[in-house]
Amino acid sequence: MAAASIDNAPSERAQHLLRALVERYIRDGQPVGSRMLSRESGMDISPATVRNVMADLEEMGFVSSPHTSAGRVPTVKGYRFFVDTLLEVHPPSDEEITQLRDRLLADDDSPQVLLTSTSNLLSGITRMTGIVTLPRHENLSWRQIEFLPLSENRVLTILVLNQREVQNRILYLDRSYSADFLRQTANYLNDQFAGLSLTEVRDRLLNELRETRASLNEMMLTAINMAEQVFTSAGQDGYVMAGETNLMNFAELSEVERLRRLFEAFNEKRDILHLLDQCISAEGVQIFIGEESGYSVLDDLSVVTAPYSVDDRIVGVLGVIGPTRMAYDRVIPIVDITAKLLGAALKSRK
Amino acid sequence: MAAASIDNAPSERAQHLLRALVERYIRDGQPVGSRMLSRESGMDISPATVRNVMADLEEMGFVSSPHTSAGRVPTVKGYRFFVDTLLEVHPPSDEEITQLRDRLLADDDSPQVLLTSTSNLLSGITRMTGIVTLPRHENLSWRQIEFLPLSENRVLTILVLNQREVQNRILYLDRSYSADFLRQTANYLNDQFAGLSLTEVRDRLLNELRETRASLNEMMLTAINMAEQVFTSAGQDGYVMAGETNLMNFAELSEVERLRRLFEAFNEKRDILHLLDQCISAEGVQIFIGEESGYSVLDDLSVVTAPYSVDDRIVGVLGVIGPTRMAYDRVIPIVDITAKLLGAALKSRK
DNA sequence: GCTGGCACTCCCGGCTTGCGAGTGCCAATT
DNA sequence: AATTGGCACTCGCAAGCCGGGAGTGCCAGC
Repeated sequence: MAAASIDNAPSERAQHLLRALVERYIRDGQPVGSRMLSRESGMDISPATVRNVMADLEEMGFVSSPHTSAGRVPTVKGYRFFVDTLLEVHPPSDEEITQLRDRLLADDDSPQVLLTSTSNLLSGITRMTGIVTLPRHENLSWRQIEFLPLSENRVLTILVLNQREVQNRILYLDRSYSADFLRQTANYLNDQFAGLSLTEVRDRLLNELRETRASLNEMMLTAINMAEQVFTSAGQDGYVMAGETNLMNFAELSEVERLRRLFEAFNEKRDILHLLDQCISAEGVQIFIGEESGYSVLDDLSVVTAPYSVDDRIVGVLGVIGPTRMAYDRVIPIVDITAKLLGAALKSRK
Repeated sequence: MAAASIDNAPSERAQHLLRALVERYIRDGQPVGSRMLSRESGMDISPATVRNVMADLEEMGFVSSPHTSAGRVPTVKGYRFFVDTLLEVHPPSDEEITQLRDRLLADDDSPQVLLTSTSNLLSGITRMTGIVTLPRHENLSWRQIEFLPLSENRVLTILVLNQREVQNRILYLDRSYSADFLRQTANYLNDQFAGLSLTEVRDRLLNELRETRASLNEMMLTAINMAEQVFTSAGQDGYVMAGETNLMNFAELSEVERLRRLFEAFNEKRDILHLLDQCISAEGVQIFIGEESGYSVLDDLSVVTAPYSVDDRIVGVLGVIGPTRMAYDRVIPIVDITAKLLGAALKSRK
């Protein structure tokens, strides 16, 4: 056997060829043959030699041929090696950057709209699918609560958190309370809790409940309840997606059945969220190539993600989903920059 | 020419055969031949005779053959005739009705959630795509406004309408106001406007602005602004859809390109909304078959809609989108009942 | 007016064929 | 020992061909 196949790392030359192969394959999606590589690699090398090298690379698991006499195609391992060590990223064009800046730092948007814009931008620039998880707010603090009596035994409760988060919900009580009583309760709660973090509020409320079995039980319980909802719901109802239909243009997704399963996964959200959750701890851009994600609907698809932070605190993840043969050199920096800009944008309107 | 082809209405017998043909075609999607019809129509009639009748029906434009020696397939005109005069609807099963009842009249849901549930139910029961427009609220009345000072010159405004509609938004003011001043302003506005309809509020505010150029201009303007947003936004951000992926199971949508255009239209919302708007004036169930809709993305698809009302006032439209060859006899009553139940559910939690 | 018979048309699946692309191996060259 | 050209071979793919089946339109007879 040749030396190259004994080492587990491919030779210099093999790496160069692998890189040329992956780039070529990303460009036009066709298996790459030896002649093409010999011509385009830039190295003065004959097709036959290329074939020998390819045999080595195949043995090492970096490439494979769809059938006996087709060219070679990168395997997941091949892509992984490419992305990890061969890739040189290609910074976004000026227009792309200004486009991102202009849209994300325009300050008249609510956070919700901002996430949608971000998702749209990601999908628009990459022509793939953009995804942005809703930011989780960890240390929300109680600002103000308000009870508005509705007809009968129903009370509209409005809870304002931090600076701008507003939650509202209707309570169905077992009896009706006077407007005065409601106002007093609200005042009491606000006096007690304004400025405290929700975890503190929760603890105090529970304590208080245990000691003084006051008549405001029901409303206090609701307050706890709503607070908890804020904690969890923001993390749960998931993400904003855009440009799903872009994926329909790619040949690797031409079978309707695959598409259907994929779109169902998008609607389901659970699997995708779980995948994104894994990225929230990562430092920078993270990439799942093909089956690496562990979810079969994402076979032949890659996910490029980056966490985004507000005040050095990671609060969410965004990214792009596209075919495995995507232009990683373009996509990676775009995802990276977008994450930073989104963080900045969120901070500026916190 | 035979008599049947001179009248523009098909003969009794032709109608019976047409009905059998459409039902059969809806069942299994294959062009229906004369032998099959002769056997299954229940009329004692030979295939040859059926062929003669089919020739008449084809001449009249109710059926057509995909090619010389295939069976016949209903045309849009054929479906239309079937739906208008031949169809006998098939009331939903008891389980379906109870399912709808249980899910829609369970009273712990917010209106938003209710619409989503409805959409899910429609898609789940019909195995097609469910769609529900957001209800428009015409005569919302002012209940209460609240200004919460944030950092710097920003104020969080919360506007409560009717009984449960809560809008919130952040204002960027040119200078900072004291908490007291904000409270006074809110009180003033609430005293003036509580219980009034938004149109009245708007008129009064504009009047007042013209006469007394008070310092609360900015905030009053905002109040108007928000009120207007409620008017329009609710009608604009469209609809809730569910089960889009169900459409991917139908043979008539096996081409990815068609699917892509369809899903883009779903995301775009504009065309679909425009179509639904036409149904809001109709009394009961309305059906668009294939090209009747006028939107080419909906070719080969039918839309079955019904308006839903609260207090005898139509506030929205819901429906089902599926292949032209759908089981109209089942779908129509389901859409009908769902619209009524949704109306009732909305009323009960108004 | 209905019916059986019959020739005809067309789709569809399976099979074959030829071509092109690309490989693997080998022997010759450097 | 690495590189190279040559060559036989493999495979996928598109085109062409064929036969069967389903269904039609027409016609003549009842």
